[in-house]
Amino acid sequence: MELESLDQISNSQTKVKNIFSDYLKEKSHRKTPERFAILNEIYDYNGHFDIETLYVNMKEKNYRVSRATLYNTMELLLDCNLVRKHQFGQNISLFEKAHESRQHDHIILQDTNEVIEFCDPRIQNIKSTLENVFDIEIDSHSLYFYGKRK
Amino acid sequence: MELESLDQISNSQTKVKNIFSDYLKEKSHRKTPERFAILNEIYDYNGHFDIETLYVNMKEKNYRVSRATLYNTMELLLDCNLVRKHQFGQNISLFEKAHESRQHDHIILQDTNEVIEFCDPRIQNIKSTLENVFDIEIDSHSLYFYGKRK
DNA sequence: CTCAATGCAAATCATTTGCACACCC
DNA sequence: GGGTGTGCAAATGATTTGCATTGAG
Repeated sequence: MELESLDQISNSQTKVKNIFSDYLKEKSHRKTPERFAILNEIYDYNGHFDIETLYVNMKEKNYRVSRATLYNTMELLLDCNLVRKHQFGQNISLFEKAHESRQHDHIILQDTNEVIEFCDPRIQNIKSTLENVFDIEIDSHSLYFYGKRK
Repeated sequence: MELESLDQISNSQTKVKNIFSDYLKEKSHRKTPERFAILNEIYDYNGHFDIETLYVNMKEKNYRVSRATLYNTMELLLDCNLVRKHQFGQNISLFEKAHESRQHDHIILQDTNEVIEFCDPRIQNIKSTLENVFDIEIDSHSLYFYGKRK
């Protein structure tokens, strides 16, 4: 905790914690220990995860939260953009931490279920065009390509 | 059935029916009346629909098919590209007929739930780039923009 | 005739909900 | 203290599954 080498990590975790804290205050939601424990667990985890994985991981660390609380808290974290949610197929909701990670989209290789992340600036161009053509304001998108290795 | 003015419609329906018929033969699946009744109902319908709507619509026309059969048949129609499936949120699967309709993507206006369809060739460009960069073959994509009227 | 397809009802499974209790503000 | 947040268990609702029956090939 007090080591120099951990500074970056702790700083990042602290920053994220503050964002959540500010968000909760602004929305007049309570700052419960469960909510921050969940945030920590998510930011310690790399890659995509589902609710069940999060539930099991926390239980193994002897921090018990109910699934109901997990679902509730994910809503809050999505709302303040600390987490992104992906719909990989019918009943597969996966999440990932979102703070300061580059905006990216996904390619799903269906034979292996491998997921590739990519960034393409042309998507922003399409977005701008649509906003002008239809006179609307776009605040998010979801883009998936499905394919396979050659 | 025999009227000149219906030629276009009947031709289109016939063509679609043949595609499905050929597909079923190739895959050694049986040509049941239920399957063609479902295909007809879908191609008579304009816009997006869910399984329940399809079920109710057919029941009202006194053609009873079980939900199980609807789900099974949708799989076949998806497989032979006569139908497209959209995942508008967690538990909202919507379908639409696909034959000879232009490939398009969707903008969802979240205040009104209005859906705008659009085509943008740049998506094909992105697709090509990804295929080259990652040495993969992409066979489909799903793209949604979420926003609101200004 | 035979086996795939159908209908029905029960099973599944992620997510939501109702309610009693706990604890943040 | 009061009311939001939590945990638990039951409810929900779309989809799937098991099984007896039907009918396409």
